[in-house]
This record gives sequence, structure tokens and C-alpha cells, in this order.
Amino acid sequence: MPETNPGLSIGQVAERTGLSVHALRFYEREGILVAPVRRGPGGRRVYSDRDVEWLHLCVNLRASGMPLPAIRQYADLVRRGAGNEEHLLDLLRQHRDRVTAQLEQLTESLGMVTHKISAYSEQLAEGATGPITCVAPQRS
Amino acid sequence: MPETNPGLSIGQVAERTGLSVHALRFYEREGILVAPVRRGPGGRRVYSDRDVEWLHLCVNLRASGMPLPAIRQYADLVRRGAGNEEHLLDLLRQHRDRVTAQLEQLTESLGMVTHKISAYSEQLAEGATGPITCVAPQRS
DNA sequence: GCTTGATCTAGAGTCGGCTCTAGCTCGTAG
DNA sequence: CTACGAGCTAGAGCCGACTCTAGATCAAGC
Repeated sequence: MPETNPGLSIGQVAERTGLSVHALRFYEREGILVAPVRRGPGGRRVYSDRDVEWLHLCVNLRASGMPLPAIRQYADLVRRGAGNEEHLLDLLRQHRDRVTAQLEQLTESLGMVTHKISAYSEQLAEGATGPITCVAPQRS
Repeated sequence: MPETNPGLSIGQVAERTGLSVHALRFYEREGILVAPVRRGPGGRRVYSDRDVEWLHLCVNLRASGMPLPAIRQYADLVRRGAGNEEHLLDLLRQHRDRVTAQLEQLTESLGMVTHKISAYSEQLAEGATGPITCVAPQRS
């Protein structure tokens, strides 16, 4: 059991999520959070574990290329509660498809780069008997 | 070599590479091209097959997340010709590693999204006997 | 001869996603 | 007491990568 937190400061959440404190405030302003963060004495933000979980999710979505407006949309749907499951699923499926496409694209690029690397290495190994040749090779 | 092109206009290259004509001019200004493009009558750009190949490569690199400055660096090295193979290889290897990391990250995200999708679907299928659960909901 | 459409240049504008600043309030340590 | 560090808000600034505008040129078609 990981300690049940009594609430984290913005700095602690920044550490834990890898977001900057600036980004955390920014996300909140942008409606990325499902609900505005609770405030402690002096108006300081106090993040719950759930907030932090949600932020982890956001970081994940961002890292896989979901734009902030889409995340906000997602958050909106969650905020509104039940009755939007279909819509939520749509969003997720769309994202999944985009991620899949990205994976394909990346895999292709990786193949190309790897190919280039081995071509260059070979060329270098055998004594570079000419100017750079294979600069812009095969197909798109 | 099949069809040796007599040179393509910027519009044709845009079509073929998926870049806009604006982006093509922008790339040239930015030193992304190995050499400035040849000009035809009236000062119009005339792209060779090599230019187009190179642009395809650039598109590929961009699509896999290489920033323009890095591509410029690459182009610089190619421009300078022989003697920079090691450096070129470094660049490529670095990029390969970043792409590999990206692939891992994306794969992880994909897993998460897929998981979420199936969780939601199930929940929906069995009649949604409660509010949205596995998300990261409301206030603390 | 005139219009249309593609091109040219230089430079301004846009957009996403933060990042930073200024000026303030706290709470604790020395 | 005061100095510090962490936090607060509103708003400005920045960076990357384009994208668009204005005003000009030119070839081809009506």
C-alpha cells in the first residue's frame, strides 16, 4: 500500500508528474483538470491522489500526441459524469487509432534510419573510397 | 534509372512531398536543403530528383520527431562532404535512439488506451450500473 | 489586350504549449 | 525581526514550425 496522502503541494506534484509547477497551473486554467484543485490555507493548491492519477493520465496522453483541447474535451465528459460513455469511447478510439498510425510511421522511420546507419558504417569501415554517396536514398 | 526528370516546379514538389510551397521555401531559407535550389527562367525554382529525394528524407526525419536545427546540422555535414562521416553517424544514431525511445513510450500509451477502451466497453455493455469509475473523477 | 494562375521576395502573423516575470502572501529557521 | 523559500495571480514572452500577406513578375489562354 502506498501511503494514503493527505494531499500534495504543487511542488510535490510537479516532481511526481514531471510537469513544471507552471504547467500544472496552466493545465488547471485550461480546464484540463476534472475539477479545480482543492485549496489549503493561504489559497495554496492541495492535490489529492486522484488529481495526481489524472495528471499522470494526461501526461501519458500528451506523450502520445493528444493535443490539449482533446484532453480538455475528455475532462469535460468525465466532469459531466454518466451519459457520455459513448462519446468518451469515441475519443479514446480515435486516439488509439492515431497512436497506431504513429507507431507505423515511427517504425518505418526507424527502419530507414537503421538502414542508413548500417550503410554509412560499412562505407566507413571499408575505407571511405569516395565522397558521401548514400545521402538521400530509397523511397519515401 | 527510369524517367530522369528535367526538373520540377515548387508546386509539383509540394504535391510529391506533402509539404506546402510555403514550407518548401521556408526550408530553403533555413538551410535545410543541401544546396539552394537551381533557378529557371524568371527566377523560379527548379527541383532536381535529388532535391526531391532529400526532401523526402527530411519529411521522414521530421515525422519521426527530428527538429529542424538537427536536420540543418545533418545537411551542413552532407554539404561539407567527406570527412564528417563519424559525425553524421553520431547524428543518425542519436536519432535512432530517440525514435526507439518514442516507440517504447507510444507502445506503453497504446497499451493504456487499449486497456481503458476495453474497460469502458465492458462497463457499457453490462448496463452501466454506476457512475464512471475507472477514470480519475471529481473533487477531493 | 486582359485575366488567370503559378511563381517570386520580404516580412508579418498564427498556433500550441508552455515558461517566465512582477509583485504579493505565507510559514518557518536563524 | 528578517530572510528565505514556496506558493499565489495576471499577464507577458518565447520557441518551433509553419502559414499567410502584399505587391511584383511572367507565360498562356480567351
